[in-house]
Amino acid sequence: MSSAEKTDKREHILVTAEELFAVKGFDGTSVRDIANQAGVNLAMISYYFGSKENLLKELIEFRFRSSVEALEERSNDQLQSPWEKIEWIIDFYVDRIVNNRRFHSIMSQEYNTDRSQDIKELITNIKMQNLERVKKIIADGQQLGVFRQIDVEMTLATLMGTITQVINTKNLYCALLRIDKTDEEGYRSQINQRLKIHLRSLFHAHLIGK
Amino acid sequence: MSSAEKTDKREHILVTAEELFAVKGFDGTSVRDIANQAGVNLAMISYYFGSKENLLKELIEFRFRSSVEALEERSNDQLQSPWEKIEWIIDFYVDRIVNNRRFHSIMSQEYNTDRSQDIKELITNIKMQNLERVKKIIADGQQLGVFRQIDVEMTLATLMGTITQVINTKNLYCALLRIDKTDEEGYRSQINQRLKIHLRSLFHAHLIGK
DNA sequence: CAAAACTAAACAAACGTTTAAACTAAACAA
DNA sequence: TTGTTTAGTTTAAACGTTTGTTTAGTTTTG
Repeated sequence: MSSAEKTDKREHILVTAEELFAVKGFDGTSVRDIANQAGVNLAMISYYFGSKENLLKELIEFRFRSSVEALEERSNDQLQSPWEKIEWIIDFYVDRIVNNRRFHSIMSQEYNTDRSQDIKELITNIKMQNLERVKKIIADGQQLGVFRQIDVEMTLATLMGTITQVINTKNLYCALLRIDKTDEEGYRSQINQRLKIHLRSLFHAHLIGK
Repeated sequence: MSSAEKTDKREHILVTAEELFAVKGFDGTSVRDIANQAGVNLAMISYYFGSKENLLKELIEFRFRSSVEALEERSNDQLQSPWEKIEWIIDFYVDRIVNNRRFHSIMSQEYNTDRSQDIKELITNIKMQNLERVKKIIADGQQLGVFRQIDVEMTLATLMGTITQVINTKNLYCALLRIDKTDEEGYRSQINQRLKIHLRSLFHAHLIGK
């Protein structure tokens, strides 16, 4: 078996586990569930990942890695105004969370759980980086006199919380917005667009005013 | 044993289970965990609640019942302006979610899980009621010409999402706002105040403008 | 042929739940 | 005041499953 196919098999198990964790939770998903859904032998999960908990760790590292790659791909040249930077941040987070909504649901579930300290620290570091990035943009805008004085920490909670809320209550918003539950792609694009329009308008009023 | 003491014991088990579910999740908490933490015999949980899943259902009904009572206690006379009603709504949801943050964490975790259909419908109904209440207030304000045209569904996601975000990433916000993690009461009051101030300012800019 | 990949079967531990017996306290009759 | 009855609690032990993981052996691959 080639190296590429081996990696594919690992990734296939990771993605399958991700789907199940998102719907049933980590503790609600058995190793046998994952093996059956992925169509691999039960023992292969221990063979590849050592343990169920280590599978979760590798999933987190896998998604964080591709998330950093996505960040590096996007051009974010420093030639924009503070408001353009906020628009860029909104688009970036909406795209990232909506496109990785299964993984994001897992993170929402697992962050409060006292599973392992290093997983928690990993997530905290990412969140802190997010905060510092937004904090700097808002501080710059305030120094230039284009942004008002606002509560930066709570504003970040609004940004992340609004997106997370829509993602984590999918059933509700499918009913509200009259989207077919089974139409994953339609849901994704509709949610994506409405979130961006709403957040831009909200943050413009909040930061700049009329 | 008196009827009051019997109720106390049931409630004691419910509240203990609530704490554990919030931290470890429903599937991450064993019936033995609950029995040990509550200081009761293992079999008492089956004796009182029949099953673990039924314990969760009774917990949900218990909290929803006291939540409805809290709503009825608050005077909400119809003599206010649309903006005063929004301020009332903000205060109400912040108080309710912050005061019942453990239960709210459980609801966040369990809503996505495909555990039982009637639990999901119960929560969906509550959320729909919330939405309709806010929708009506905003529609009234728009008809009076004091509120702008905004995306009502997304605005509700912002209200609930902001509060939920702060509650569900407690560790992060304790670090950010320099609150002692073990000081539950201090955390609660600080979060409560900052959320209200932020949301009032945010929604004022969003709905009314400068 | 040696290393890697894969499998069916088995492992001990933990799980939710049930059992049958013991205990408690109030109700009743003598 | 007695002893007995009754229904509601409480208990330790056991039930049959399911859990995550390992074993020992087979197949596949370079």
